[in-house]
Amino acid sequence: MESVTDIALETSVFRSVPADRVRPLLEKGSIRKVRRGASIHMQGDAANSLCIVLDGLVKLYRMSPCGGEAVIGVLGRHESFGENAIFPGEVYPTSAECVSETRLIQIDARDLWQVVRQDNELCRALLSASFKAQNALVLELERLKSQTGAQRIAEFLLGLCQTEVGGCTVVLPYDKVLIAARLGMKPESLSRSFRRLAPYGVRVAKTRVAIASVTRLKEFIDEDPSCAWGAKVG
Amino acid sequence: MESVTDIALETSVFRSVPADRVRPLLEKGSIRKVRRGASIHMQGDAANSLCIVLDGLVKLYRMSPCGGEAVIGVLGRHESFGENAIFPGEVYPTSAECVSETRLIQIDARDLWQVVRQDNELCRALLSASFKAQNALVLELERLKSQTGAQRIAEFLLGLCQTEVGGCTVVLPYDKVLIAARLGMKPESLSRSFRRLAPYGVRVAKTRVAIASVTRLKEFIDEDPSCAWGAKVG
DNA sequence: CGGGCCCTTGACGTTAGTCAAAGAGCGTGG
DNA sequence: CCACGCTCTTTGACTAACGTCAAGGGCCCG
Repeated sequence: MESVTDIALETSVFRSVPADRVRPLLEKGSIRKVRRGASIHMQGDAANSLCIVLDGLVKLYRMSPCGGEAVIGVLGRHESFGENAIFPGEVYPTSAECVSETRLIQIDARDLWQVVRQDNELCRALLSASFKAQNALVLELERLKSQTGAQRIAEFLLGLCQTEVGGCTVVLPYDKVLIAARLGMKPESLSRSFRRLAPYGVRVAKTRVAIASVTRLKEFIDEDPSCAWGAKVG
Repeated sequence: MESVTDIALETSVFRSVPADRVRPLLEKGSIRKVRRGASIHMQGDAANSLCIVLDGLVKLYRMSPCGGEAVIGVLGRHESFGENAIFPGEVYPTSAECVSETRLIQIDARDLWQVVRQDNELCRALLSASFKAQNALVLELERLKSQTGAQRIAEFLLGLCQTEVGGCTVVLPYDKVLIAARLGMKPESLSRSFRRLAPYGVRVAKTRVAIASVTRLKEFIDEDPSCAWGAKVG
């Protein structure tokens, strides 16, 4: 059985740091169980702890003034959020809510701050993790700007595949309403976009998705949307 | 006359660090003039220097395999990019190109790495700057997901305003092709979306934009797009 | 003066959101 | 065990937003 600290040590924030230096921090952290649908913190709240997901799923999102919610990310085991809490006086940039029964470890910002001020290696690890998160956001932005909904779904599916070639079957990690929001669309559009992937060998049955050929799906992603219908004709 | 190092010290990466510790780094950096349209580096290149913009404008963008370009940001004086170069073996996440005659200071990654390893305060400053950049990306993502083109333009215009209330006139900082790309749309759509702002007191004449009332524009931004036409009717 | 780019406009097609309806699956309480 | 209400999901019809293609005017620069 994997211990709580073992899970937390695998987080991208801590992975590169010698375990002995991180363990005391983790042992001071508090473990929290949160039920599905419950809120962890709201955007704009004073940031007082860094959270690591031990089990379950956490949705990060922002509310627009008119009520729409924009999902920024969905995190699972080994992933962390609220890193900016280490700096005194910061606020959380997003709201966080549990999507399924979740176990977290919360590390008090002041504890972390004390250690980071002294431990250059830990500070660099945080920096490196931050760059990685930034790159992920840049990717997301690129996709949102230059791909159609169907192409973003295809990317999402490929991200779930283990294989590089051939076919595979994946299980959707959360419900379609959330997948739609994550990919920046409405559930109705998601449903229709899934249908468009059918000619490219994608079959959806409830929560299972069968992909006939990973390479074919990759080709679909790289198609210029404006050429797409031309390809179908040819 | 402001010196080169004075400008560079104002960058968000360095602002919070005592100048004496940063100055040696800056003095080792090389100053480079780049003409309009020239490329600084490409996405995927080995990252070997952090760049600070002294004058001019730099466009950060990514190319999709099918040839479309997604603009990630446009940087001006006091702004920096390529921060992830400090870690050995990294590659640039975006391409960078000059949008106007530009002066840069390039800091060699190895120099920076040497200093960062020893100087915890500088490392924390980088971390803080990285969080800020991340927040900007999150904002961008939120807007792209939940606002219409016209609303994003309105946000962009408000960002150029100095005033909080009343009216003002702003000058567009770069051409409309680039503004369109930055906001995730085509020039034609930008042109039409500008027109939609007319009822809200926005008049465009070449590169000048007159805003009758900043507060009115803010109200427009907060409107639910789906209620927008209802508001016009009522 | 000619060529190229920027910008706008019109006509048209595609993509995605809205509204409404209905079926499937699931847990609760009777 | 079944009925009920709930949420998730899909579908259809319609509308709005945006991209595409084409054309034309203005401007700068050689």
